[in-house]
Order: sequence, then C-alpha cells, then structure tokens
Amino acid sequence: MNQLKANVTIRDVASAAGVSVSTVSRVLNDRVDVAPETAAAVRRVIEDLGYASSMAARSLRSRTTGVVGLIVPDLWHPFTSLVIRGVNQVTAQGYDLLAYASGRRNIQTMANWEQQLVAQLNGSVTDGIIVVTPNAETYRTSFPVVAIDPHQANTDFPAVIATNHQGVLDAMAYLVALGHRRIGYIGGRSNLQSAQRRLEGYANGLLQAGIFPDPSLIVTGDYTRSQGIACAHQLLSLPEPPTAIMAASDETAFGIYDAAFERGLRIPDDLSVAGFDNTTESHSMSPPLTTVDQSIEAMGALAAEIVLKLIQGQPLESQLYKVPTRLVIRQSCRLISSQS
Amino acid sequence: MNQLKANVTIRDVASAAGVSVSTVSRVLNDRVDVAPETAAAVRRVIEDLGYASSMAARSLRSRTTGVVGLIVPDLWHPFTSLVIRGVNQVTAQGYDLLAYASGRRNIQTMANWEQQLVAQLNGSVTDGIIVVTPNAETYRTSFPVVAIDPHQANTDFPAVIATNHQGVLDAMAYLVALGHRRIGYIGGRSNLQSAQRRLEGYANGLLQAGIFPDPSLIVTGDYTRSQGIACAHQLLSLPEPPTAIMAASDETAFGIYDAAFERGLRIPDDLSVAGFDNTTESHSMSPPLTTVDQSIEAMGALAAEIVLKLIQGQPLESQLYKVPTRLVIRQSCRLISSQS
DNA sequence: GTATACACCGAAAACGTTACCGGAAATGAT
DNA sequence: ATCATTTCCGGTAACGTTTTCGGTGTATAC
Repeated sequence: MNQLKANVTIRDVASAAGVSVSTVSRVLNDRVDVAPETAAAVRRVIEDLGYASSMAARSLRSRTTGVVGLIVPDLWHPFTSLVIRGVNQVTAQGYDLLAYASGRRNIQTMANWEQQLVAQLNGSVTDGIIVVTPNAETYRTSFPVVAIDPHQANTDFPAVIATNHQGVLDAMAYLVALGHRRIGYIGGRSNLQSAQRRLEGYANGLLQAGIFPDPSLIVTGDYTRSQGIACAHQLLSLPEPPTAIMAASDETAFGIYDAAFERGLRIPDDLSVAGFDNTTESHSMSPPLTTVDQSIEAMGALAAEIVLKLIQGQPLESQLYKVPTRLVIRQSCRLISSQS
Repeated sequence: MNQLKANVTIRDVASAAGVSVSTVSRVLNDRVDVAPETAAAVRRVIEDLGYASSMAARSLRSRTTGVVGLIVPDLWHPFTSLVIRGVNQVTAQGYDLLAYASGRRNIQTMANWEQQLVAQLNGSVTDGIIVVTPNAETYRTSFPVVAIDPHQANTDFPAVIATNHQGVLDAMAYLVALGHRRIGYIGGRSNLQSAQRRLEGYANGLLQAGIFPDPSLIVTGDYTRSQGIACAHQLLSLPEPPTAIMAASDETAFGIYDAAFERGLRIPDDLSVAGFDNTTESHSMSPPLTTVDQSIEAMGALAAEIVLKLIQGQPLESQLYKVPTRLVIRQSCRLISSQS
C-alpha cells in the first residue's frame, strides 16, 4: 500500500474518497468546516495513496510555502555550514529550510546573480530569503530578504554583519600587549566590505599603539589557505620579517601555519599568528589558533529571526544588525621580550 | 530601473512589449520561431521590469526545473557537507542544487518523513532527488531518487554505499600488524546498516588474526563525540583495558582523544586510536588520526551522476554502487612490543 | 494570378491547488 | 408546521506558466 504512485493528484484522492476536491483541500489545510468522519476517511485515502500535495501548485495559488530559503555562493564552505546551522536553529520551529546554490554558469557570471535567484525563489518556493555574502548592487524588493555579511554597506534590505573592525582591533591590542611591534597583515579581497573593515582595524590597532603601519607588511590574499601560504612566504622573506602575523581569516592563518612549517619556523616560538572566524578547525590545529570569533552561527540565527519577522509582517527596529566579535585566546601567540 | 517590483508576471511583460504572453514565453525558452527584433524588444522589457518567471508556475506546467534536490537529516553535519560538496561537483554543470532539511516537528516524528519530503519536492521543485541516510521503509517511485548510505539494505531505488566492512577490516589488519591484541570497539547506532557492517568488519578482523572477540571490549555509541567520550571511559576503566580502540566514526575517535586527555593518557604512546570517515578535522588533530577514508565526497558525486542519468532516462547498470574505502595511516597508532 | 510554403505570432487549454460563493441537508426555535 | 440558523460540502474561478493549435501575412514557385 505505502506506494508512491507516479502522479497522484488531489483529484485522485477526491474521487477515491467520494468527495470533492474542495473537501480534500479543506482536510489538507485543517479547516474546521468538515465533518470529522469525512476528514478521517479522506485522511485514510491520502495515506493509502501516498498522496502529497504539489508544492508548486500550492504556492502558486496560496502564495505561502512554509519554507525559508538560503542563497549561498557555495554549499560546502565552512562559513556557509555555520550560517546554516544558526539559521536552522531558528527556522526549525515550524519552517523548512532550503539552501540554494546555483551551479549554472550563465547565472554565476552575471553581476547580480543573487537578484536572479531571489526572484526565482520569490513567491514560488519560499516565504522569505536569506542571502549570504551578496555582492549585488543595491536593489529593493517587497519580498522578505535579509543579507548576511553583504559586500556593500548600503543595501536596501536589512543586513547582519559582524563587528569586523572591533574584532581585529581587539586582536591587535592583544598582540601589541604581548610585545609585538612588527606585525604583518594578510587581508582578504579588498572589494569585500568586511575585508575593508578588518584592514582598518589592523591599521587603527597599530596607530593606537603609536606604530605607523609599514606598507610592506600588508599583503592582500583572498581568504583561502593557498593564498595564505603565498602571502606568508612573502612576509617572511622580508629583510626584517614580522614577529607576528594577523590573518583576516582562519583559512589564511592555516596557510601561515603551512608556510611556517615549510620554513622550519615554529609557532608560536618563532612566529605568532592570529586568525579571524573561529572555525571549528581552528581549535584543533596544533598549536590551537588564537582567533577572533565572529559567531557566524549567531549571525545566521539573527538573520533567521529577522526574516521570520518580515514574513509575519512585523516591523523591524533597525536595518543593520551587528553581531559582536570576541577574541579567543589560544596558544598561537607568544609574549616576546621588548628588545625592539 | 533594475528594480524588483512586487509581482511582475509574464502578462505584464507581454503588454509592456506589445506582444502576447506566448511570444514572451517563447523568448524566455529560446525558441526559434520568433523574429530577432521582437525577441530583442521583449528581452529589453524583461530587463527593465526585472522580471523573473515564477518557478512554481513553470514547473507546474512543464514539469522540469533544472534543479536537483538533496534531502538531508541536517544541514550542518560534516558528513552532509562533504556529500554536498561531491554532489555539487557534478551538478554544477547545468543544474542548480537545493538542499532541503525539514525542521517541522510533525514531519520529523513520522517514520517515513523522507517519503513525505520526496513527494513534496517531486515534480514540483526538482527533477531528481538524492536522499542522504534514509531510514525509510522500502517504497518505490517512478521519480528519480538515489540514496546515499541508506539505513536499510533493500531499498527500491539505487543506493550508493561505502565498503564499510572492508574498511574496518583493513584498519583491524593494520592494528593487528602493529602488535595489538586487545582492541576495543566503539560502534554506531546498531539500527544503521553501516554500523552493522562495520561491527562485522571488527569481529572478522579479530577472527582473521585468531583472536576471539571479547564482548566487554565492544560498546555501542551513536557516532557523536560526546558518546565517544563516555564509551572510551567505559573501555579504559576495564580491569584489562585495550591497547587500541577502533572507532566507528571520526567524531567518536575525537571523543576518545578527549577521554584519553582527561585520564592523562597519551596518544599513541599509551593508546592507539583509529577512526572512520576521514573528515577534514581528522588530519589536523594532534596527533593526526589514522582513519578509514570513505570518500563521502565521491559518494556524493556518484549519486549525482546516477540521478542525472535517471533524469535523462538512461538505464542504470546496477542498483547498488559501492565506493571503496581506503585506510589513511597517520600518527595515532603505535607499534607495541608483542609481550602479551 | 493563384497555389504553396514558410516565418511569425496570438488564443486558449492545460498543470494542481486553494479561495470564494452558494446550496443542501440538518438542527433549532416559535 | 414553518422559518431561521447552522453545518457541511460541491462548483468554479483564479494563480502564472508552457504547449498546442491555428491563423495571419509575406515570399516563392508554377
């Protein structure tokens, strides 16, 4: 019996149960005005036929799906995983979660592919959408959309970001307090808003310690481990190499670990390293990485709360939500003698 | 201009362009029988209005979406992430990927919630579905469905599994070759097919070495780190504790690390540990974990290939695809003197 | 000049569901 | 016994697309 027939529609259920499609629909939506025994009979038929209503048709007609969409650049990146985890904690109560990554080249290459995807899911599959790290130009929509860590600051929909500037500032204060004076920096792609803010945090951290930033100590990576290796080598090849390196992401910091290993440098004895993200891997590295926790999970959860509010038509207090960062001190930074 | 209006339908585009909806539809689907200048005009209007066709309506009518669905128990588990990664490699060429996790309690508690979800996505949102670790009872469907690591063996749709038995067998042979005789085992939930197979691999590995399994050395966890800790403590509290522990998952093995640390035991000096999964974390542990690689990524990719074949109506060679495991030897196991 | 082919386009019918309206029993009040 | 009210249910029109069919007009062939 429990068999999934090719295409069993509400009409099949209706005729099998000897009622009209309207009645079946009423049963499906738990309406009140249907006799208990009729409802039970219909439910039995539904069970027998293995019927499940077509999401497409339902949403086409009633414009509500009970699904929250998540548009991500890729589905396997650690950042994405953490966001999903946070979002899921909130949406788990009554909403389904649907993560969407486009693989289509023609979409990927468009400037505003997120807009395309939003429009695609909009109203047809989801009730609201969370976009992760959108780099789209500003556009407005009446559809519930929330951004996490947008590349540009001035989006037309609410956004959740971390206090990138303050986070790096904290880490820099810590390194300075340990006695470091020559501190290198490996940044992210400079077209990202977050990368920009972190760089400012680095520069301001130095300035607050009375150190003027040395341009040769600042290199630009792209948040990846492989670029981290290359950039670290560049810094460590300097005539006067840094005693500490601030990395704009954990992945980059891992690259620094690799480069240090290749050069026979020990962390933290010969080189101090600080990261940014507090990924799960960061605390199982050896030595465990001192890093800035931006609680991506909390950002995801917050974004989910916002989008649910939007869906339910509740007003928002703000357009920009900041999630505080937190310096997690582990064993990758060393106190150095102040013999500069 | 680039503004996303509330609800702009194909009809709006048609009237704005001065053509019929049919023509707009033709342009959208790149049909040939439309005059070039008409097509250009329509396209311009589409761009101006920021129109995007409703996925629901489209799939409702044409029953093809260009989307592959992935139904997972949760979206943040490392296993899931790896599967997604593998799937994405294949689907990236021309298909969108949509990962779906249900948060709804009423669905979660049903025995066959996967069936519900399959039916829900079926024909309305996706062209084919990959189900990860389904524990559903067997049911058949004419819709393209592929399972990864199903809990039961006899599913009615094609399945991709790892050679769980052989994998543990290899690891056991390695441990035995290192001189271990008292080898503990921490398994997974026994209602999982994979857990069952791994346990058999453990037992057979011992038997092949002429060792009769000691029931007190076999405990059952649930693949989680926390249970791993508890089970490890149980094993290590034995009057004659094992010199090595085979864990049925990497997460469990991490738990053994934790328990060993709490007891002041050093790995591998005082205790050898082997895992199963080869998660990304496993090689950044200290010491790096010797584990069985089941290349979850490859399983995901294979499942994706199968589902694409199914979608395109190609015949399948088999109903059961096995992905070989591979023992990854790192530094968590030690040669012991054979003074047993 | 008529017939035939072709290129292009519009009208209308689906797809599966829900919302709305109205009607038939059944129940209660007088 | 009649009327009003409630309870339940069926018919029908949407929702926004794609698809099928057929109908113009124009070019080509005789």
